[in-house]
Amino acid sequence: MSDLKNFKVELFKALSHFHRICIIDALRDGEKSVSHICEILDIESSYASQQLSILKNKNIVDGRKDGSQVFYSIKDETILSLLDIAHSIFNNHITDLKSTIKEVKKKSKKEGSNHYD
Amino acid sequence: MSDLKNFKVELFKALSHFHRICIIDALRDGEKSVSHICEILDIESSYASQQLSILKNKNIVDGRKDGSQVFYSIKDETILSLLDIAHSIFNNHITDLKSTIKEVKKKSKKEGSNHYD
DNA sequence: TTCAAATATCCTAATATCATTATATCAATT
DNA sequence: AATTGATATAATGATATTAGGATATTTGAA
Repeated sequence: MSDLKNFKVELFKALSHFHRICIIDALRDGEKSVSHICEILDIESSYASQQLSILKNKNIVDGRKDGSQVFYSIKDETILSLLDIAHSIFNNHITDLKSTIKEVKKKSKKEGSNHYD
Repeated sequence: MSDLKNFKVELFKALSHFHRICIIDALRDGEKSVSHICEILDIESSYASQQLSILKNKNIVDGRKDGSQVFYSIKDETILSLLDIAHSIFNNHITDLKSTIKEVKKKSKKEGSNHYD
């Protein structure tokens, strides 16, 4: 069914935002209050609330109210492995790039001197 | 550094689109031509080209030209595990939902009949 | 060389998202 | 009950994305 695909769309959409990724990373080592998150990311609280509510609607984080503060935490830790795999894909690209550069250098050496020398 | 985070943003953005996910899934069992992809997904070729070029720019797929046709394939299979993990997160949500329903039913039984009976 | 098929690019209106500002709610304190 | 601090919501203009149509390019066949 396409319910699953639409779920994936919404999930990846939630993750395709700089500050939302920052928030998730900030919550890796446990729950944090909104104001603490604001402090770490250097953003306004209204803006943080907005992004947190998006993450909450997608079931990525959970909010625990304590007095006037709200402490957010990762709801399903599996989300973190998405970020980790994205990291390893990034590394793959870097090594691909490096080996491409090596190839080019090798080739230019073989072909002798050129206008870059 | 935030290069990594921006990479993640772009990667997830590429994945947060229904037809792009369909394309990736369609390529799981090997390369396919643009027209074949169009046939499977029931979309216009210009639209398919557009989405394929987005996936190509993000290094998710690769295009091999053969005559007048272009065969696309998954470039880094690690991408597939992102979709697979998203699938398992979906399953987690489903089971969470089911157990919540169970809880509610249990509770309402305990509390006796109500206006829903 | 002309034609048709396959793919890509360009352009555009509709829609969605982003990030800021203003305002509202809620809880603790005086 | 008035004030303050913490968080949430609403409203907004700026910007980005979407999906479709029109057009261009490339290739193989006639």
